[in-house]
Formats: sequence, C-alpha cells, structure tokens
Amino acid sequence: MATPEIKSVGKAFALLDCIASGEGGVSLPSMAKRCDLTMATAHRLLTTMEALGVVVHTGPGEYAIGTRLLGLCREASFESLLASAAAPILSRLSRTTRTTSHIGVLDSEFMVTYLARCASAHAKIPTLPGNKLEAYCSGLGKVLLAGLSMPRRESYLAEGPFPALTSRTIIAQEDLARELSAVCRRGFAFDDCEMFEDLRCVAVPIHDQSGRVVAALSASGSCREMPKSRVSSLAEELTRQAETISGKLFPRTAINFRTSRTKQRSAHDKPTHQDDRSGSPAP
Amino acid sequence: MATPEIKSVGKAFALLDCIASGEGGVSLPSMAKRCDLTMATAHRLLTTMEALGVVVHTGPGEYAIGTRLLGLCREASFESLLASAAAPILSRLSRTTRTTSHIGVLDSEFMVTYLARCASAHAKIPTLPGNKLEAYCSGLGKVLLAGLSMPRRESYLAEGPFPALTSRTIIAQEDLARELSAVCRRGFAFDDCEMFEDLRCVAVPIHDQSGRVVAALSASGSCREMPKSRVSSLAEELTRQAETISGKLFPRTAINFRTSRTKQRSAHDKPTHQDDRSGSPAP
DNA sequence: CGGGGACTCTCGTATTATGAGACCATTCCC
DNA sequence: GGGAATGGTCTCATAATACGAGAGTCCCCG
Repeated sequence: MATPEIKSVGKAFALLDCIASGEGGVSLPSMAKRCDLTMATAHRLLTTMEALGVVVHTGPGEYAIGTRLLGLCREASFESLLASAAAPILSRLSRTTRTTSHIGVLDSEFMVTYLARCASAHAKIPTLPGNKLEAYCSGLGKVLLAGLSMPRRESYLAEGPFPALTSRTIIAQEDLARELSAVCRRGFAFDDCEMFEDLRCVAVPIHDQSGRVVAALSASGSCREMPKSRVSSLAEELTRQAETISGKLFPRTAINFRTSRTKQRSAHDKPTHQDDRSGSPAP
Repeated sequence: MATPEIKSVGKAFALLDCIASGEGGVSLPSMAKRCDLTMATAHRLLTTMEALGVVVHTGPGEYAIGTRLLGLCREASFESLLASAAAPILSRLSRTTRTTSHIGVLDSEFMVTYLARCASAHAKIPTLPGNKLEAYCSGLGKVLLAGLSMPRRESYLAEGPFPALTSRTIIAQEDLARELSAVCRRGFAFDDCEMFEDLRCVAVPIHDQSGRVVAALSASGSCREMPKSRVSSLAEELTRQAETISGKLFPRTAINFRTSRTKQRSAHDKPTHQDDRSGSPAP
C-alpha cells in the first residue's frame, strides 16, 4: 500500500501552493485556514522555509516563493520531465507492440514537438527529440489539436493552409474540423498514411490532473504492421499507458492532516462515537 | 535566535537540491550520502514527495523535479520577488535619507531594468517598474556592469557607443573601463549628473550567496540634497540595506540533521560553517 | 485609545519520523 | 547461469520531533 509519510512535507507544500496561487491573500491566518492547519503549525513551517530560503516573508500578509525554490526549477522543464518519465514506458510499449512510439507536445505555434521516441527494429520515421512537425497530418498532432480549447482550435483551423503530404492528407479545413471533433469523441486519433506513405499511427492524449491535454502518446508502424483491425486494441493499450504516465506526473493524492489531538472544529461533524479509542490506559 | 524547526522540511529540500543539481547521479543511496541521511529516511522523504507530485521517480537511479514544483515556480520570478522583498526597505531608506531609491537588474542586453522605486517628496526621475535605461551612465548600471564577469564586461565595453546625456557623462571606453574597475574596488558607484543634469546617485551591489552581483540598490537626489560629502556615509547605509535584502533572499542557513540516535559514521565531516560575519553576541 | 489583524513564542506531550537491518528486483559481468 | 553489485522497499520499537493551545507583542486603523 502506498503510504504517504512525513506529513510535515505535505503540509509545507500545501502552504507553498497557497503562496504560489496567491488567492485570497497570503497572510498566515488565511493560509492556515485554507490548508486546515493550526496557526502555530503554519507559522513554524513558514519560518522554517524562510530560513531555508524557500519562502520570503516580504511584509505583513505577504509571502513569496523564495530563491531556493526558483533555483530548483531553473533547469527543469515540463518537457524534459515528460521525456524522462515516459522513456521506460515508451520502451516497454515499443517492445510489446512492435511499434515505434512517440511522445509530443504542441508548441506556441501549433507545431508538434517530439520529446521522446522509442523505435522498433526497423524504424523509418526520422524523428528526433526536439524535432518539430506539422500538427494537422499526424496522430500526435491531431490529438493535441483536439485537446485545445475551442477558440484556439478554431484559430488554428482558420490559419491554414494544410498542404497535402500524401494522397490521404486531410487538406480541407472543414474535414479537419470534423476529424478533430471525432478525435475528441473517440479519445484517440488515427493517422492513416496522412504524413508519410505506408505509415499509420494511433495516438492518445495525456491529461493533467484537471483533464487538460498536455501531451500525446503515439504508436506507429507500416500498414502491414498495423492493419486497421489492430487500431482499437492498440488505442486501448495506449490509453492505459497514457494514464500510467499521467499518474506518474500528476499523482492525485489526498493526504489528510488532522490529528486526534485537534479540537473538533467543524461542527457539522457528527460526534457519534465521541471516543472510539475507548480511553487508552495510561502507561 | 532564529530557530529553524521542522527538520523534515529541511531534509526534503536538501534532497531536492541534489535532484536539481544532478551532480554525481541521483540514486537514492548517493543522495542519502550527499545529504547525510539514512537510506530509510531519504527513501521515505522521496516517496512522500513523489506522492505529492513534487518529485518523479523516472527510473532506477533517476529522480526528477515534478510538476507540483514546476507549478509553484511558473508565475514566480526573481525580479518580482526582489521587487516585493525590497519594497519595505526602499521605503524606509527613502524616508530616513530623504532620497529616491531604486532597485534594478541588468537584462540580457545590458540594459538596466528598474524593478522598484520609492520616491522622496518631489521626485524628478521618471522611472517606473519595468522601465529600461542605459547602463553606462547611471549608478545602478555602473554597479551592475562592474559585477559582470570580465569577459562579459569587456564585451559590453567593446560594443559601445556611449552617447553623452549630460556634459558629465562618461563617454570614452577606456574611461568607463577605469570607472568600472574603481566601482569594483570601492564597492559602490557614484553617478555625478551623468544621466540627468542635477541628479546624483549612489549605488551598491546586491549579492547572492555565492557573491555574484544579482541586482543593485541606489539612492538619488539633486546636487543640493546630495553634496559629495554625503556620498560615503550614504554608501555605507546603502550597503547595510543591500545586505539586509541579500540576507532576506539568500539566507545562509546550516541546519544540522543528525540525531543522537545515529551511529557516528563519518568523523571527518565538520560541515558546521559558522557564521563568519561579525556574530552578534547571543543574549 | 481601544479593537483587530498579523505574527511570535512557550510548554508538556501526543504523534511523528527515525535507524537498523532484513529483504526484494534488476542489471552486469564473469 | 551464478553471483555480486546496485538501487530500492519494508517493518518495528522508540527516540525525538512537531504538535496545539493559549497568551503575548506589535502596529495599523478608526
């Protein structure tokens, strides 16, 4: 059983979340309330983190993220994290499914950036980490476009044009719009030789904790390796793996603070069994 | 006496530093050793942080900064931190010295970016947070240029030109070079109406924990308000305040882990770096 | 000048986090 | 294939940490 331990650390990050989000002011009492901590505890935690340089007390009712924390994130990026977290999964996926697998994200110009790949024996796609390709004609790209907010998706569609790279490339704006809606509904995309001849690809989204599409995972292969009959089972497997990745990057943990020592404060709690631990005998 | 408490948090950040710096590999045993922690403790801390999304275990011997931490830093920046941390100090400084005080940093193009200011009654300098001005002719700028590494300083000097803004502006490359060296030696800069007529300015560097100049603090006023006889005492006061700011942003804390329960393991380790700065006698 | 908000501190002790050591899974290398 | 090396996981009694309550300080605002 996954046992989240070291509660103080959890509390510390709860406070940091408060500071970073800054909602509702960041005074000690307000943060204590928001994190369900005692003022004493919140204060202890904050002064500790201040001494560590993690937090700066910039004035009454004002705390800010400190240089120590900034330094931790300076070299880190979501992209590189995703690449390294996904690497073992991509590798397993490629081995078991005998496909070439990719992870990619959309950049600010609607280009697909490939972050990691794991090729099966005879890979033909020349993707390298950092490479960028057009979004409209690949599995990854279609999944990522389908995950955009409606206004952004429309702005992409309006921009065009969508030159044909093969005879199957979707080039008409309205066809592409329809395709993206279908991808949304299905939960995965299928690229049937739209970018390269004889290259098919199934792709699924990777969501963050709020459900937004932050990346995509794909498996590709030649038409022979990937008959259409295989698509739906592959999509299922990919979805499973995408969820694994998502679970790694965005764990959904609800650590509970609250010790028995605490006075019951929320009155709506029914105090049925006032003392369930029936007076433990003092040693 | 500032009492750093909640040791687990300190240990957690020690581990995070290891991960972020990545030196010497980031396997559990190596980090435990580097942070002087038991494997059990390091493991507990790491799994806790993994459950929180602060850290991701990307593979054997590989840990990475997680999305939770990335999210904390997304909106934060050194500049805004500096601005808010310095605000109360600028305000006090302006009040007690009856000057206009500024904080600024150098951007990638060697321009001074003003981050915060606090004006005395009748301010004349039209600086606003975010404004940029040339570096060669202001107190802040000269301090910041003097704090550059020698190659970068020379590349700035080589670039030129340095148009005269007043009759006193230093416009010759070799004069400026000499001036910057002098600023380095003295530890502060004096701008004697080099940017605006009748505007003098004293500026001092703000250092990070490693001694690098990361920002500068200045006080300015008219020639009448700031006779040359005042310069050195003002520089002293500014230096004191700069150290206050630096201490707030880059606390030098040496929290000691190690409980008495621990077996003495490495006797040669003596990491108790005593505060070298004139220690105030403890009460 | 009094009230309130934000913060600080102390103290006894309940609760937490600890270290040692055993154990498991992979990988590497003869 | 065996066996060491590396990296990680788990349990348990208990030392020591971090806890909550409440009282106190400081400062601003009316």
